[in-house]
Amino acid sequence: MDNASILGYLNLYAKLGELHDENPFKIRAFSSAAFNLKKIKDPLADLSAEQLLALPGVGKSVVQAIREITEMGQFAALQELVQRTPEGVLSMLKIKGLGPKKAKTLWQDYGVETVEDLLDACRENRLVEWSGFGPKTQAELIKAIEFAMASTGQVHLARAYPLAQSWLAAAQAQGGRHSFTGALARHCDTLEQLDFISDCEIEPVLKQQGIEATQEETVYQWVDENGLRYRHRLVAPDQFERALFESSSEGAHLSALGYDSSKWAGSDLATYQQLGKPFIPVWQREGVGEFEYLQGTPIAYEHLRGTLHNHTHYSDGLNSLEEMAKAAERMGLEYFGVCDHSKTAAYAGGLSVERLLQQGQEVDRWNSGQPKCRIFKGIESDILLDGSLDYDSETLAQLDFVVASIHAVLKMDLDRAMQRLIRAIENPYTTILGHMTGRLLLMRSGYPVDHRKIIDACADNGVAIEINAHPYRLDMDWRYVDYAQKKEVMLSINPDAHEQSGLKDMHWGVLSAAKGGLLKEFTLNALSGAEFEAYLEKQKTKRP
DNA sequence: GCCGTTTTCGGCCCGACTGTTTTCAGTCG
Repeated sequence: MDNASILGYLNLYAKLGELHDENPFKIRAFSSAAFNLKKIKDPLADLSAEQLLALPGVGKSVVQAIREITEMGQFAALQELVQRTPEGVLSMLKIKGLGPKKAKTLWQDYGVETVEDLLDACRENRLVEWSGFGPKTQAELIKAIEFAMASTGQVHLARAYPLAQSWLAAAQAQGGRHSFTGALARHCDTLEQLDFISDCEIEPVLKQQGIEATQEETVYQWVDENGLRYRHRLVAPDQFERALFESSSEGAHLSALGYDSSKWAGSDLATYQQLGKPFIPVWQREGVGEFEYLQGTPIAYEHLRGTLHNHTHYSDGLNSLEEMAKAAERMGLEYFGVCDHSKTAAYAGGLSVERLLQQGQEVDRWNSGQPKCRIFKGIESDILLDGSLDYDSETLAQLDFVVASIHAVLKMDLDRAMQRLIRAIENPYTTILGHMTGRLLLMRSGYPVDHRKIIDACADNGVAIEINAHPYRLDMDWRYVDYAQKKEVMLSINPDAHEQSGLKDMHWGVLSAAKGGLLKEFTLNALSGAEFEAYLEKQKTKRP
């Protein structure tokens, strides 16, 4: 079992403990143990009891709990609390803005036992009558619950993709033609189901994999052990290419192309030619203006020469600066941008000015060794409430570049969010605007922004925009990539890596960016090390 | 429950924001 799952159990225990009036110090002990263990990169499951005990915040009860979790997939004390909690109350705890205290009040004082009950109470304006709740909370809860309900049954592309690939490989192993189709083929960032198409029987593969599928005419459907829905359609061999083309494209794309089944020209390339339109790769076939995308060299993973926006154990990363830089070096990258959290981000171990300077010295030592992968000094500076950055100019001036991001107080209306962001963009030290909306796909919608106005401001101020490549973020959204590059704004595919393996998230960023039509010419981290250095030099001329 | 002495019990405790209160509790990054 991976560390994140183990910590999930410890945190759940703390939450349920609060719900059931356990000793508050015991609760804090478990949640602070979980907090401290986030920093541990070795698999907890492999550590001995002695090694675990030596870790900060870990005593014998926590060791016992970790032992039980890794050996049995649960621990008795938690199970006991879970059994005493209605299932709907457990779901309520996952709603943003609802913690154990409020959940307890709702459940025990007002008899709310399911998320549906809670939504009804909010919609019927009953929540405002209850002590401790008011109109704002009621409105926020409605939004949060509706968002959660719209997200249920969906899955992030990064989670689905490897599973889809392994199913596809199993099908391909028996011969015939098989492909992804639907939203999966279009690399959509979240999926409701995984679609496949084949030109031959797949019954033997289903048997061999022990999959029990329902069959309706030529369509097989099943749900795997992770809850992912598969839909696999069979077509005649002479229909395969056309069926693949039609099922993988959004209707809006086919309309914009002027396509109907009678226009099929034997291959997708020939069809575009016959209809007098430029060829559009399958992942862009959304019908959102892709025929007008700027032309050039479509971005590919191989084009990336560096990685910006990465964390180390100076703040909340799991690896040292050296380990991260070496990992980037092994990936064949020419440069590595270190961007730990800034001082306001106390929860993430944000860097004091002293720590930042200390990190700078470590960077200088690394760079003086003529490394294959050079480190650029950066910071992920919090954008404070008023839109200012987190350090004074003197400190910022010592850095090569600055990624400016909002991390706290995400509850803002459009005006407030825009003012805050634009002030940060206008700061002469801002190099890249980080995760523009603060969204977490399927988990949190983020604050509202007017994308085009933000892009315009970035164009006016020579600020690049991040495409945060973490599969939960993919923020800025791919739908605004083409507008940005038409405004000559550079886009940076940033992994926001918190450990070595996180650097590979750039793959997801590339898929998302390519979906939006990003060109190599407008990709900041496709610049060579020398070009990037020159870019930063030019940036520095806007500083006072 | 954990930790570290004040050295085996007694204290532990993010901080800012928000929404609800009428002086503060709950939540979150």
